[in-house]
Amino acid sequence: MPKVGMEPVRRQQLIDATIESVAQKGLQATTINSISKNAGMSSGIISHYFGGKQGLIEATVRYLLSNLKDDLISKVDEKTTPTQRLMFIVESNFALVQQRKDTTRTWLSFWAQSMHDKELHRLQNVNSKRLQSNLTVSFKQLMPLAQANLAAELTAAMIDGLWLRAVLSQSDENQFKHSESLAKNYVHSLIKQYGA
Amino acid sequence: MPKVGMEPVRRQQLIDATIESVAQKGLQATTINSISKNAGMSSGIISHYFGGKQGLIEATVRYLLSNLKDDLISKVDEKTTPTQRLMFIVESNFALVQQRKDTTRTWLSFWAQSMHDKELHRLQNVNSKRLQSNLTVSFKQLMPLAQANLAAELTAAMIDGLWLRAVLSQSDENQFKHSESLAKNYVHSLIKQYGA
DNA sequence: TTTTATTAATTGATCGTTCAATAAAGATAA
DNA sequence: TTATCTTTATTGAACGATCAATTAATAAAA
Repeated sequence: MPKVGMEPVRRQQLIDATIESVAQKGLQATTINSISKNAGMSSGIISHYFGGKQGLIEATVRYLLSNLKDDLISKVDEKTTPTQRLMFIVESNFALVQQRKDTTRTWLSFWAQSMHDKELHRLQNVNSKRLQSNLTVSFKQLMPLAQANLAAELTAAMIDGLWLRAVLSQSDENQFKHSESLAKNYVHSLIKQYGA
Repeated sequence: MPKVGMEPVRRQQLIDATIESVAQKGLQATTINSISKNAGMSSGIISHYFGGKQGLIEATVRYLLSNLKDDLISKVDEKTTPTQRLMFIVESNFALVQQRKDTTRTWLSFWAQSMHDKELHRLQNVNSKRLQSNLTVSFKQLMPLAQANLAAELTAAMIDGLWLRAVLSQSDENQFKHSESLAKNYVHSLIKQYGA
């Protein structure tokens, strides 16, 4: 069986299996066995590649975060207007839903856990700050600084709130699309309200 | 030790101890032992009064929900204006924080778990629907029906989003007060925007 | 004494981790 | 080419810890 250079392949397979298991059964019921079974491998391999369950959990969160980051980068170029960029930010935060339905539940599980896990809380903070910072950069090109900061704070809350309510009510894809559109309308109304 | 009529006392003590344990260590690490230790009792008493751990968890959520419900009822009377009532709704959803600091973390833990637990999901749905329904009733007195429904949906999302971000960033009481004030301002702006 | 309230010890299941064993692939040398 | 050695990849059983739940025993009130 053993081919050379399996490490990156196996690591990704185990991360995918972790997302799957947490989405299906929750973080609480996700065990080394449930993950390795989803991945079609033995339980021992998790410690071999990630040092333990905790290492795999954290690697999974980092993978989700970098996915979110790359998604926005791929959408923006030098010709993007500030308003367009704001719409892309909204889209990115709702996008992971469409490509992988099970990802959304996984996010919320990790967030809840982040209150009691130092490294997860650090990662969550990076993500939260980045959303607000991304929003502020674009709003600043459309309105004075004080208003831009406020608009970014409110937009971040609106995105997270709409997203949270959609996840918790176990919505289908149409509901997520509806929430995304509400968030975009809200950004437009903020620009109209404060825009110079 | 055994006095008669201890049941309601013990039940409440165990619910309080559950909130404390979940806030401190998370739902994942909360065990029959950690709860009974917090309550200063033995572990067997949980099965005696709640049938098991699951029963205690669900009773705790029901307690938090009814607390939230009663808080709003106590604030409103027949002389309350629609706008005042909207402010009270916002206050209620941020109020639990002040009286008991550890309650907020507990909420989020239960919400995350509700995705994988039928009864918890049912309870979460009741709460979510009630917030939106409470908001709609008051908005309807201030604007046309279609706008009132939209305003209620947006306000619910804004409240939850501001609350979630405050909880996750492990904010102090001042930050919660700041979020509460942002939510109130948002309600006022919706009334100004759509108000007849 | 009988009933109610509670404890403390125990049970069996399950958890994450560790580790010796193994299988296959490449490397080396004959 | 063939045989041997080394490395990499992987397994699954065993271990100790910990969990929720149960049970028998105990203490106090009625």
